[in-house]
Amino acid sequence: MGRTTPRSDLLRMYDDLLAAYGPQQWWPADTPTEVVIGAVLTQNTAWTNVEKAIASLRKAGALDLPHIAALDEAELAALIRSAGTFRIKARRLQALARWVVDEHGGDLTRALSGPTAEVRQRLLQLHGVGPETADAILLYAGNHPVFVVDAYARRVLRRHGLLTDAAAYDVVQAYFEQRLPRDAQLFNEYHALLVEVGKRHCRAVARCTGCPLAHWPHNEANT
DNA sequence: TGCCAGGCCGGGT
DNA sequence: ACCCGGCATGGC
Repeated sequence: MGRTTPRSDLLRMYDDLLAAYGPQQWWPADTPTEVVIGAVLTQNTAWTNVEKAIASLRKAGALDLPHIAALDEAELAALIRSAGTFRIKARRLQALARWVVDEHGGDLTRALSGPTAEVRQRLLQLHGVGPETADAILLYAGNHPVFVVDAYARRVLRRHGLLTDAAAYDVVQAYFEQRLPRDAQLFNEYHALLVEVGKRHCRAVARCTGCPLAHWPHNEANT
């Protein structure tokens, strides 16, 4: 009686990260269109390479979905070359762009509107859109409250023993979503903070000195 | 200089 | 239902 509910481990971890790094204001893109393009381009790719590709698209005046849908596939591939796996990504970008253009008149906001589960299912049907890409689009372009699971989220949780071995995407996502309030802004910041701490401290060569999670239980075996 | 990065697909067991 | 090779540039 009268006692407050203790914050979950995940919320306390969030507090630690936020205190250390402050609000991240993610996704690093100016518009929803750039979010969806970046979400595809960053698949298994360093963001620095994605930035170059987006700059290339902008310079060519092709940084919008109708242009991408209409471009010759080889031309598009050339524009996004610096993102790596560019032939594959050209095809994937066009699948996404043509969905928005053909089924929603080029209106991305409209394409992403509706019940979260339904939009997610539709995104997952598109060639080149898997769970992480779909969720990044839903959260960062559509403001849907879904938790984005990426390599960093996995690494951080595994390293601190909150997650045992390699769990499936949906399992990790459920882990977050069942322990956090369903709040798009929180999911947004949390994912960004996990990327930040992951980049700084949980890469292949772990640098734990100065890590804001240093006082959390540590699993040396898992990096 | 090799290894790796904010995955996903397609084919094989 | 998993497992694996392929995709490819730029940075460390």
